[in-house]
Amino acid sequence: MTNTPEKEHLSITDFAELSRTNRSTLLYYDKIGLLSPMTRKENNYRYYTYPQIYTVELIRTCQALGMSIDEIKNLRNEASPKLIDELFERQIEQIETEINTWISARKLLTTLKSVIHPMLSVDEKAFKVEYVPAEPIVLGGINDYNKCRNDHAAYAQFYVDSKLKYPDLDLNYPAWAMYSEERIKNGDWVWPDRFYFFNPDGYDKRPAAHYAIGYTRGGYGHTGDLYDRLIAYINASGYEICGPAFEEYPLTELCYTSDEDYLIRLMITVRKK
Amino acid sequence: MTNTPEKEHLSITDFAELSRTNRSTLLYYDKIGLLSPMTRKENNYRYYTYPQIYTVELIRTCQALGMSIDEIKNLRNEASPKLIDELFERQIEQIETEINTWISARKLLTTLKSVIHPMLSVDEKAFKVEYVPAEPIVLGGINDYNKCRNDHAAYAQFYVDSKLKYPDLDLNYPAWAMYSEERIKNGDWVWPDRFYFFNPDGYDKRPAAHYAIGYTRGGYGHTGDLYDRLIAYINASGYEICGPAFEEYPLTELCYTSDEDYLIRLMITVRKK
DNA sequence: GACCCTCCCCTTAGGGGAGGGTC
DNA sequence: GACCCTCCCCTTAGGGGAGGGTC
Repeated sequence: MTNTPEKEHLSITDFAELSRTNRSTLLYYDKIGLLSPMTRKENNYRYYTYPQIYTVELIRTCQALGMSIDEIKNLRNEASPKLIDELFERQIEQIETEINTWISARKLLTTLKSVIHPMLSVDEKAFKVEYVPAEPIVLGGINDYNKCRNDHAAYAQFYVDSKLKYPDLDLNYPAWAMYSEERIKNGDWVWPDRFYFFNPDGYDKRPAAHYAIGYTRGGYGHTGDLYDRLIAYINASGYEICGPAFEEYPLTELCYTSDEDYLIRLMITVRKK
Repeated sequence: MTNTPEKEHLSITDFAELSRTNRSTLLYYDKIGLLSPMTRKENNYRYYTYPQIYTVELIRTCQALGMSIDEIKNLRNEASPKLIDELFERQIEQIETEINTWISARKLLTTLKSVIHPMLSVDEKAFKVEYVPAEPIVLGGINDYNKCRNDHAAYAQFYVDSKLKYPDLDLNYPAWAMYSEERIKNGDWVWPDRFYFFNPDGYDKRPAAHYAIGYTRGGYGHTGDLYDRLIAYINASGYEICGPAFEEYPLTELCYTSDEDYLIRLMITVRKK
C-alpha cells in the first residue's frame, strides 16, 4: 500500500456511517469549529480521516456526562489530567442534581396516582365513618386574614412561608384546607384556618382517627350544603365531632378542564358519643 | 365589600409576584393561549383573578412531572380522571428513562475517575510486575482485517458489533486493545486482535493475573519500542509471557488537546520462570 | 416615576429542505 | 444517479430589551 491506511480520506457520508453520526451533526460540528474535516479538496468537499472517529466518540462521551457543546469545545482547547479531575467534581454534582430532580418527579407522580386512583371507583353519594391512618403532610401556620385579603391570598402566602421554612421541599404536591374543631362547630367554614400539602416528606401528620367522610362537586370553596349534611349524618349516626376537618380535592386540578365540578372530599374527626 | 374578593383583578406584576412567576412567563403563556388574563381593560392591560394562581400551580406541577408546555396545553383542553390515569402510565416510563440515563452517567463518570485518577501520580518510567485483580470488560470478537481495511475500521466495527450484541449497554466507556499471546511472542503488534470496553457492566474479564506493566507516550498505535523494552524487562526479571497483552490509554482522549502524547500502558500476562 | 403594551432579537443542538454544482 | 456544497427556516420555553402609551 502506498498510502498508509490512517491517511485515507472519507467522504462526509462515509465518515458519518463509520462514526454512527448524522451528516447534519457533522456539518454543525464543522460550522462551530468543534470537529472539522482533515482536508477540503478543490471541489470544496469535506474529507475526514479514520482517527477522527475518536474525536466523535469523545464528544459523545462528554455529552453522556451531561456536558454542553460549548463546554466540550472549551475542553478540546484546553485539556489536562488535572482540569479533567476538577471538571469531574463539578460534573458529578450536576448529575446528582439531575438524579434527585427525577427521583422527586417519580415520588410526586406516585403520590398523585395514589390520591387520584381510588377516586375512579368511589361512591360519591355515600357518607360513612371510617378509621383513616395517619398521613404525612406539610402543615401551614394559621392564616392571618388581616394580612391576606382573602383565602386565595392566604394560600399564596402559605406557599411562600412553606418555601421559607423548608427550602428543599418540593411544593408541587396538592394543597388542601383545614378547619379547626371550633370553626366547624360554629358553622364558620368560609375561609380555612390553615392549608397543608399532602406530601410524603412532610414532618406533620393528618392524624390517624375516625373520620366522617362525604363528597360533593363544586368549585374551590363552593361546598354547598356538604358541611350541614355531613354534620347531620354524624349526629344521626351516634357520633360527635372531636377534632379538625379536612377539605380535600383528591382529583387535583389535573383532572378537569372546567373549574366548576371539582370533586370535594370532606373529612371531619369524630368519635362515638 | 361590594366586590367579592375572588373577582378582584390583579395587574400582571402583582399576579406574577403572587404566583411566584416571571412576568415574561405570563406574557408567554398568554401568547400561546395556555393561561390568559381573565380580563383586559380599555387600556389593554392584563388583569388576572386570584383563583388563576391554581392554574399556574397546575402548570408548574405538570412541568415537575416532565411534561412539555404543549402536552400541558392539550391536557387543559381535554382532561378527565381516566386520561390522567393513562397519562401517568406514560409519564412514569419517561421518568424512569431519565433516572436511568443519569444513573448511567454517574457510573460512567465514576469509572473514568477511577481510571484517570491513579495516573496523576504514577511513575511512567518504571517497569514492574504486579498482581492485578480481574476487571469487568466487554470483549469484542477477533478483528477481521480482510473485511476492515485498518485497525480504525476494525474499531468502528467493534462498536457496531457490540451495539448489536448488547443493545442496552452504554458504549461510552474507554475502548482499548488486546493482543494474543502468540502475536506478542511473534513480535507482531501492529494491529490488535481484539478491542474491549473497560465497562463495569461487562460480562467478560480482563483476567486476574500477574502483569508486567510499562508506560510510554505516543499517538494511538505508536507505542515505539515499548513492547521490546518491556519484553526485555520480563526476561531479565526471571518471568515469561503466559497470556495476552492489554494496551490501554488510561488518561482517555478527555485529557489531551493534542493527539500525540497519549499515555499508553502496556500490560503483558507473565509468570515466574 | 412606575407600570403597561407590542414588537423583536437571542439561546441549544442540531434536522430538514431548496437550489445549484460534482463524481 | 448519487453525492456534495451553501444558505435558510424550524424547534423549546421563555428572558431581555427598545420604543411608545398609561396610572
